[in-house]
Amino acid sequence: MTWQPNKLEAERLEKLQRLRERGIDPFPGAVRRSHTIAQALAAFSAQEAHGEAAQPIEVAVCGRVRAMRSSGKLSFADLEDGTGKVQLFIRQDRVGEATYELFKRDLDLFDFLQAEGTMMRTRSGEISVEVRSLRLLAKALSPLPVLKEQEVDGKTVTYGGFTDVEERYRQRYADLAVNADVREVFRKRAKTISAVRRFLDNEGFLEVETPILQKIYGGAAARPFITHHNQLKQDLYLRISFELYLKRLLVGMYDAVYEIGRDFRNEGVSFKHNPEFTMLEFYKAYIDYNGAMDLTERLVAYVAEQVHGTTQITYDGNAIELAPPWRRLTLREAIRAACGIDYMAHPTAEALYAELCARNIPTRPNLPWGKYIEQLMGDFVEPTLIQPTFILDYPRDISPFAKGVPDDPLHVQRFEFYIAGMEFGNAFTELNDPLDQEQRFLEMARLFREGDDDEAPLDEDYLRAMRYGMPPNGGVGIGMDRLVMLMTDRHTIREVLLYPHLRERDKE
RNA sequence: GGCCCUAUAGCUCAAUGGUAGAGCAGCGGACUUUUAAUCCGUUGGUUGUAGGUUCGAGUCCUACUAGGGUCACCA
Repeated sequence: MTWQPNKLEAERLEKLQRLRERGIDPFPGAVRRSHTIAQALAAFSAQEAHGEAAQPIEVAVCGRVRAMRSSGKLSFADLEDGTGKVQLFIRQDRVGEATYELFKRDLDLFDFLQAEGTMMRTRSGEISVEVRSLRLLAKALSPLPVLKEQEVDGKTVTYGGFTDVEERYRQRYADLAVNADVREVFRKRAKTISAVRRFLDNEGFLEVETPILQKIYGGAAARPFITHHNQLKQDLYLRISFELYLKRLLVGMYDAVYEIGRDFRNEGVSFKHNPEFTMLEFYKAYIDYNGAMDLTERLVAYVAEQVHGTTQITYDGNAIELAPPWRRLTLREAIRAACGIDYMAHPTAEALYAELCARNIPTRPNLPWGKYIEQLMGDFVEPTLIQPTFILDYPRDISPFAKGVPDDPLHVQRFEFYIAGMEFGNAFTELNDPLDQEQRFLEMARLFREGDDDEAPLDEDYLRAMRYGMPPNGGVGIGMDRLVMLMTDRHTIREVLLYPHLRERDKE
């Protein structure tokens, strides 16, 4: 797959050749940069604001050429770096004929330049660099899509652009180079994750790293990716969760731990699923799921404050208030309110299946009781939960790591929380009774066999850890990608992943 | 995996079954305060791939590939 230059690229290659013939290195090493573009603009504005005598501000700025406008012996260019954009004001009688000719003939849109000169304001008021010398820093051999902008009534209107979703994902570097709003999404992603860290650090949590390659996968129900260690002749799994490794650390006398990292699930891809995704899990000793709810709502509100400066955000046109306290209601109440079914009136899988059939709700036979309840949740309740809501007390048979609700054999102390009609996280008062945990594992194994599903491997070492004594604790898992979606008002996970998973394209 | 939609110039998009076009970008030219600069001229296409129907296919049909949507799957 060698590069076949198209016509536009061939023209740029010719320019490259001409530059070399004139002794100009199109990819020089040394660069002089005295100001970022933002600094240069700020320095000039500050001087104007103080009304100081015109002491010229000398700058050397670097960046990519985003636009070129030429009128005879005077030209303008927009130069952009990672901090902003500034206009270059290029007069032939200032830069000299040779440089001016170079600019007009052999420099292209998207080339990287170094421009030295003095800050000034043009007649039409645009802060600019009056260029004294101009130097090519890197030639762009392939043209990027041209994007033009115009200020209309204070709003920036964009013309042209780069919108093909597939190409944007496959060539994210071009997407980022062209679309400033996409760059902003990933800045907010970084802010979101660092805010999560800061919050948990301040709450006394210890950040840890646990294995991605696991001998036994667990902590969730999902098919894993399998890999192999050659030297050890051992199959290994990419983790589907870090739950069991983190809770072992509570046995080891850390009171509060968290991990932010990648999980891998060998399942379908959708607007909210990618085969690898970023998860946050945190566990704290001596709290139950009520304490976990307090932490969760404060965490999300803190993140919004840090990213947006407010807990009031807009997602998909909905105004959402993230400040605590969030609404809390039980799963049973939520379902009863949404579709009129009280699942406790149908306390077995068979009875609940019959009820769904009687109401013409499409479903499947032979699922565990809790699965039908989960289906009702997904069908009737989830889409309605726009404002942040904790849904509490889940069926025991689909929650093997959660402690039971006292005097209630069918429910466990588990919550999920929903915002904007989407699930964001899952949490429990963690089960710390090793004998009960073993029974749950065996129950799950039986249900998997009945459901003709892959059997979840039994983690004996986890049970051993628990037998040494695990403090009572609450734990929460939050999908970080979805949190970033919420913070950036993006409606597919692919918009918040730099390199989302795509099918391989035909070999060229 | 099922169903629906999409694929045309570097980019964004047009084109009743009847000669594939525009804007931007590019190339040549004019222009010393432009900012979607403007003006004149101009290059650029195996219409995703492979078949089929037809006198004639970008357009209709089939398959494939990729993407999007949706359903299924996914604690």
